[in-house]
Amino acid sequence: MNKPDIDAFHTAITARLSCRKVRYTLGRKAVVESLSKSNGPLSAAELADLHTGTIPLSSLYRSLAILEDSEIITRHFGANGVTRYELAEWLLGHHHHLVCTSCGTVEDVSLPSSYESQIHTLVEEVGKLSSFQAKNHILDIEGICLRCT
Amino acid sequence: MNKPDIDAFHTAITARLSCRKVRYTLGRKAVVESLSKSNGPLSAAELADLHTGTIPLSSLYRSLAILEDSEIITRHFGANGVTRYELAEWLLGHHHHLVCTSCGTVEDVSLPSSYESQIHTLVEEVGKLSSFQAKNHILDIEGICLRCT
DNA sequence: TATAATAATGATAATGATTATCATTATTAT
DNA sequence: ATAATAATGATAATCATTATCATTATTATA
Repeated sequence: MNKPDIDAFHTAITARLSCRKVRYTLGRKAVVESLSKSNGPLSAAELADLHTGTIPLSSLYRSLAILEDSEIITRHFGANGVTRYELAEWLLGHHHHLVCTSCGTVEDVSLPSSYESQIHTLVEEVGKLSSFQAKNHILDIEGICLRCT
Repeated sequence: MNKPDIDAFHTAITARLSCRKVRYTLGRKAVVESLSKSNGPLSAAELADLHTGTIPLSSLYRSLAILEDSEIITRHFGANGVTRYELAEWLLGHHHHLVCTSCGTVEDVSLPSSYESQIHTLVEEVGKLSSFQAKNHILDIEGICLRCT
């Protein structure tokens, strides 16, 4: 995954939130920064750890709910049953996840666009075959990450 | 998805469980039957509904835990945050899920093997590129099901 | 600049899904 | 038969998440 431009994120997010009378407070900025620095989605517990003493849990959860409402972040319900949060695709780009079944960490991967278009057409076809209006796909790859090998 | 042979399941499951000194009781059989009749994974709540009065929640959850331990069923953490249970791949075969974002139901789909092998090689390649030992992949397709159109 | 209106905070309580406990009952093995 | 083992079901405990609400901060208006 290519490194994101946090300032650009802040600008875009500020714009989006101000339309909705939602304030981009320090706590919310802190959440966004943690998510943009991370190379994978983070759980509420992990975010809380990153901000111990500064963001109480209740505020953290509320910030997450509001940022999700405003479509700044999305929730990802991981292969291991942990709910994790990540920046929305319009900020981070479409990507998939490498889920380590040993340590439980989740890392983002962008597929080469040839692969991505393969998946896309495949998903379309499956939708047709099953008379299902496919809108989106979620591909998680489970395995063992480098550190756990 | 092709219809499964419940009797064959029972035989295979009986064998597997007896090795482990785990009994294949009526309650557990009932869970397996519901799962094999369903054309998609079911949540604990849905299973409880299917057996109201006959299986108390505590027993249901324990049965699910034990069947998972014995690798008869697996949990699927769906795109909508609901935990659902399904027969393990060695019984049901490898498949994917159509998740309706409108009504929340989840339906199984087996991909044509050409598609499946495309995904397989693609996943292998991505693993190599990211120095990640890919073991399994989970492809969920989100969209609108036939009944919700 | 005051002041009213609106939104955010943080402590705490409530919820809901799941897990643990434990006495009772059923099943298997000696 | 009887001892050993496992399953049941009612109940309580846990854990993540959500709701409540009084307080505080921010924005908008006079």
